[in-house]
Amino acid sequence: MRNKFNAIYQDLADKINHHNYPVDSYLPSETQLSELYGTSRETIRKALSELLTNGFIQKIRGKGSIVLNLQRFNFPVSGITSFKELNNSLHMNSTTEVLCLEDQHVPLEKFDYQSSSPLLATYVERLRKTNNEPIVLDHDYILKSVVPEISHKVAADSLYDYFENQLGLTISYATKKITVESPTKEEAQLLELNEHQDVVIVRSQTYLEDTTLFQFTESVHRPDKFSFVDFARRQKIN
Amino acid sequence: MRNKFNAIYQDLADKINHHNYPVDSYLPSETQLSELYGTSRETIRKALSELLTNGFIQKIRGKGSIVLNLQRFNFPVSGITSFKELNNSLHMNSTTEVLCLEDQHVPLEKFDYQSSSPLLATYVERLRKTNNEPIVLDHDYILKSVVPEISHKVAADSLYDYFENQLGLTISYATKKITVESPTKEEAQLLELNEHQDVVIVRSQTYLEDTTLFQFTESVHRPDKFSFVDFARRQKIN
DNA sequence: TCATACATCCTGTATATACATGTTGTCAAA
DNA sequence: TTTGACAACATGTATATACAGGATGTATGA
Repeated sequence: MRNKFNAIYQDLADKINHHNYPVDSYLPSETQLSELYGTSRETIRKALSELLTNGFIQKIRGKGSIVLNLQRFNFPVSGITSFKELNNSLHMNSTTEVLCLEDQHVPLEKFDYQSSSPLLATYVERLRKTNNEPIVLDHDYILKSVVPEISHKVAADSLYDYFENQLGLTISYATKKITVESPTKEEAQLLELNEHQDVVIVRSQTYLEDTTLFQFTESVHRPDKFSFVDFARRQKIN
Repeated sequence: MRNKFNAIYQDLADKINHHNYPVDSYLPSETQLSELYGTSRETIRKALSELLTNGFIQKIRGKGSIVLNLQRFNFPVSGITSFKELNNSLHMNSTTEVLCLEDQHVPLEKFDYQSSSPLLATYVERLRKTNNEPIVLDHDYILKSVVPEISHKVAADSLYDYFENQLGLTISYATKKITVESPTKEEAQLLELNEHQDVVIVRSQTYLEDTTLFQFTESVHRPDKFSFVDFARRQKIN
């Protein structure tokens, strides 16, 4: 928000989402936009470049930037987004139940992670429901070396809000891996699954701005409630 | 490849993959790189910006660009990449078996796609195996309005190679949706699954450079062979 | 009538410059 | 020994300019 081109990106993205710029229509040209926002064409181009990579528009040389019809209304495993943010932004009726909050070592083998020494972490187990149906069971391991203490209140509310707005940590990127596996008995029971029904597991490692690893997460999804929407651009392999 | 910054991106990406620039080390500074490649700093910055969004590096203000340890060795549902390209790049022992090749209308309801008129397409059904194990069953619908004819030879080899190198089409972007569902009897049999075992279904729509929709694909994955690896950067929701 | 040529839009690429701001090490003063 | 000021160097942001090249409509000429 502090940058010009970021502000312009947000403004354009909002206007596209609110259909001020309708699907299949062209945005104003880069020079027109630069006059509209009172800035240079390069700044506009940085904003448009963001819109391009995020699937809002397609640029066509010699013609202009056309608004795409992206239906991104599902659970975005793609980005790094907290459950609370999603809940607010989609106006869903969701709850979070904290099942466990204690110190544990990170089960490194589950995450295919190599480490010479054991990693001490705060373990948080949370069950997420929308409309009283269990959707996701989250196992979070937050490294004590970065965040020494987590209260029950914070775990019940939003970890990300606590990290970013209270502690001033800047979450930067994450690697994720999605697989389909058999649930444990506890998981099957909590998610109210039939026997022999598989679950979708999303395991992720989250890093800060300075490349410090600080969180491991294992999200266990009900298979019938799991949906993952992605936007991808063509990239050749050599 | 034709662009300077793209060539520089490729060169740096290759050097990172071959550990010429080791993980956790810093790349040369932007000014050093601009001298190395005999270009301006802005051009270098475009290349580095690509590396950043693709998870090769993390830029740290005041310090430099650090090489990340990305393990991207799994099936990238993330990008748009053909099975043959993957097979070649990972040196896997894979085969493709064409089960069906005929004209059909696209089953629009499966793809949640609205259209006033039915879409005529070439339907290709292919079974992909690696090491003689069935991995994926692909149902492709290629619109006749864009590609009138597809030979059996092309279907057995590589559709993407045919589209891009023979027909001169430029594939640009795609939307994908991943869900877990029950297989049809035919799918269960072809993928050699036990009964009551779910499959992972990736449904995608692929578009050309000029935003023309030209392909629907439904990939049915064996759940135990399915793995999806992703890299994501933090982006706040408003 | 039809095709060619041109002007005029558009985006794509490349370079140069300036200043802002974060990181680090040095060196002198307290 | 510690602190603080500062220089050197890193990336981040913003602007300006130039030319290349695709898309499109118009005017000219055969």
